Amino acid sequence: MSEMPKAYDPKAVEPRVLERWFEGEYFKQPIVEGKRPFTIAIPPPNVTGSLHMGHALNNTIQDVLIRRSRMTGKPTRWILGTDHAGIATQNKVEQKLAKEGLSRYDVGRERFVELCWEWRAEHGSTIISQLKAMGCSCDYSDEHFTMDPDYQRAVRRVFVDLFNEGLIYRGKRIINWCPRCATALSDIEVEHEELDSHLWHIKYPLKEPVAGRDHVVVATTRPETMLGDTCVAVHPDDDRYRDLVGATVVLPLLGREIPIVADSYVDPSFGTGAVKVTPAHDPNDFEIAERHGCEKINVLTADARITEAGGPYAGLDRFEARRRVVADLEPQGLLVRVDDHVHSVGHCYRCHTVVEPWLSDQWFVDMKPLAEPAIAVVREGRVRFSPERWANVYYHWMENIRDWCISRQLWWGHQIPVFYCDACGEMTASVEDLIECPKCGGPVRQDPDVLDTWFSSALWPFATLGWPEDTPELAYFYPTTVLSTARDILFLWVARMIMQGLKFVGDIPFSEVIIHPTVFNAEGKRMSKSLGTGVDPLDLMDSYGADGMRFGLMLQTTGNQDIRFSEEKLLASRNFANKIWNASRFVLMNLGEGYEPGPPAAETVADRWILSRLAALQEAVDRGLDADAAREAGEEPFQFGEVARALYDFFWSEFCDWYIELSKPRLAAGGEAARAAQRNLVFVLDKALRLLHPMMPFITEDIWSRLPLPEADAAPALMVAAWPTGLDRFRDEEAETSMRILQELVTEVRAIRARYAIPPKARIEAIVRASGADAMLVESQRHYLHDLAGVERLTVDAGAARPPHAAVAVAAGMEVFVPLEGVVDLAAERDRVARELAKAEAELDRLTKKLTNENFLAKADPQVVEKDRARAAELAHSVGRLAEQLAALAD
RNA sequence: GGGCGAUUAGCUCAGUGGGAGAGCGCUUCCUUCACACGGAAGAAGUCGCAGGUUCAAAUCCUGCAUCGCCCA
Repeated sequence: MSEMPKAYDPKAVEPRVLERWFEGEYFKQPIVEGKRPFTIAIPPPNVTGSLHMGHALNNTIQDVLIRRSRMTGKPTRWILGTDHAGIATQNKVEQKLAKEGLSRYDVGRERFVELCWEWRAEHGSTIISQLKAMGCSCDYSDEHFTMDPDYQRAVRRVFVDLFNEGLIYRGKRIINWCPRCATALSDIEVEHEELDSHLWHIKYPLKEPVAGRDHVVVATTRPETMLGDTCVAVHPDDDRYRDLVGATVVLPLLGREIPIVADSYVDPSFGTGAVKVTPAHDPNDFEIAERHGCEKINVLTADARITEAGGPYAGLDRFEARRRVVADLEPQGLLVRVDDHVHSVGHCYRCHTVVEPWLSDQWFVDMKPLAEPAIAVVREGRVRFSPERWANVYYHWMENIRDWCISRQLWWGHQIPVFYCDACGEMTASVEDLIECPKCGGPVRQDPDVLDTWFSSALWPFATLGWPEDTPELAYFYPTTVLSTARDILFLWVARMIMQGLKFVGDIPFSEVIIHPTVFNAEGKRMSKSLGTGVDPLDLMDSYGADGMRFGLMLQTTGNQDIRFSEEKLLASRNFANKIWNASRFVLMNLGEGYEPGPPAAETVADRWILSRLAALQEAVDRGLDADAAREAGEEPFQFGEVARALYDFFWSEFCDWYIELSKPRLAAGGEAARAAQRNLVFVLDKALRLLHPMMPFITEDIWSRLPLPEADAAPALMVAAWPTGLDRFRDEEAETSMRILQELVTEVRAIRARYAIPPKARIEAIVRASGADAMLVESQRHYLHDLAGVERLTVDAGAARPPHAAVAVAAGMEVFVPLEGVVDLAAERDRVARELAKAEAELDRLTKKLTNENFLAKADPQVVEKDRARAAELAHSVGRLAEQLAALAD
């Protein structure tokens, strides 16, 4: 056993611990029939990704659960892999090409997809190695990828089945189009943002005057879309426009004649009550046009320029077109008014470009039939959310679900397995590639679009287990146990996994969903690499160690509140690691040469107390990490912050500050007393390290390997050692009460020492006025006051009187007197206190005079008055305390 | 417009019906043979505001204010 350095050095320990874990192959646990497994499928990070704070938090949470489960002896599996991330990866490869002055069209689809694979081979393992550095105990021997051949077959199988059931269809709809990514997006991939803009009021002339009017005024937030207007709509009950319904207006700038229609969608209170209708560029306008049989004119190209339909504006960028349209309306007197207006603008969630509602042919999934059973399993409690309130958010979305646009105009991804026959017009979905039409034998071509990445991630919990094959893994590990994720992908991913799991495996994909807090920066803003507001977990691990980062995150993880990330908690955690290191170092250094491992022995009050506290800790950790234990106790499961605090407080404030301190004299005494102390120290340390292991795996593993344990407690590694159980036999309320009293007594005596500046090395006398059980306790445990408070002579007496020149304190209902004569130089101390008192009184007097002076109060800067008042209050307090001290000294 | 969350010590946050807490920061003392990434002691809060329920409210209810997020 090597010497332990004086300070914990994560950089020295972490690599050798990792090596030991990999050598032992502890990450993969075998299937044990008859035992209920514990499984987590990791939210697959993007292959393009590198570790950010969200990953750091989420994977710490998962590893904590996985490590604890593994130690309880359950077959435990953390399924690992990455997501092909269509848009993100394609963007990366396109950026790389752009540096060579090339676009994806220059290299062609086939070569481009090859380049994507090459990119993945080169960069795809970055995040995996970062997970290793964090200590995540995933099954690294079985890594998955959403574009693996098996996975591709699973995706195709799902598509084909849904297609054949009629749940996937193709249609011309208004979708969200990202002009930069050049692809459709689903509704929930659009982020809405309130922007300051304008409401333009535009005069549309009537072709023929009606009831003495020659125009209507429409209000719009998007004047450029008027190029695609095909009608004007008003509310049927709106008296202002009743006469105009059916009339014809002449569209300014283009001269197109379009009708005025009545539609109850129109809100008469918004703008002028008359709206221009652009069916190809607004989903609501699309529906109005459908109802009234109006034309749908597309005026935007895929890269958001005006089409030929826009006449003189053709070719202009959409924002330039807006300026030009407005500029051209004004001189014609058609721009009536421009109001300031805040409105919600959709942005691409990947690149933040303003998206366009755009009419195009896309593939959709009919969601209602899939959503219904997925709602039911949450209602029935088969899938549970933590915190529970997220279930309501889930219901709300699921009950108002809309069809899912799944086609993307990208090259990297799962190409839609639909084959078109130009000869007979047949459209066939097929798991295997088709060369000829199954109907007429003619040549076929595959749909060029790829599927939304989330379509494939929705299959993650079962596709990674071998579905659609009937693998033993699928049978054993599905449903998985826990899914931990951020709230922003509740709809994008979690809901869809539940739907697809139920549909294709016939069972829920997981029973517990943890929605963890979002990590914001210190200012409460979203962390973002592009804005430079992010913190790199690798830097944090470098400064605080992996354990320091993990534990610091756990300390901040509560159910209610997002994390406003501050490094202070990590600093505290690094210090905690050092404390663990040094306490362990102390224990090991004090075992001596001939130490023989053995069971603990609850001999003293302190022994009984620390063992009882240890038992309480184990229960608290179990309630915090085990959902069943929490629910049994009527608590919300997964209280990571509380577990971390319980561990911290136990180890630092109880084990180190009291138990270790109290063990020092016993160790020094040698013999039987020392041996009992040694065994108890080793026992408590062993169990504490086990309980700490899930959150701080590296340091605990390293220290634990140095502990001389009895045969029965041994294991090849802490990672696979037994989780503490059965400690409740140590529960001892009486010992806890006794210890509380003794601690209070010690603390009060120490306070007196500090108050009267009694030198640390000076031994003092103390008289405790106590009777009955209290007196017996203090009498029998008098050495605690000796060892921890420097009390040389202790008198316990029910009738004790306060001696002269004594400090007084009350602790646990008992009076404690500490004679000061001979300990401090009473005369000198009296002089010192008297001088301080006089000084304080004089200053207070001066301030009081000032503060009762009307002139001062009326004319001085209020801040100065306030400052003086505060100072006066402070001084009054000091005067009181000093007077008390002087009285005690003068008795 | 609807919903959710937050508001507690200088800062960051725990605490959910009966004694206001932690970490950091601050003050004083201590380099004692585990640890100065340490030890001991201490100062510091009318628990956002206003009502209500209760013997008792930071905690439950209602309203309001401010901030944040989600949905439309």
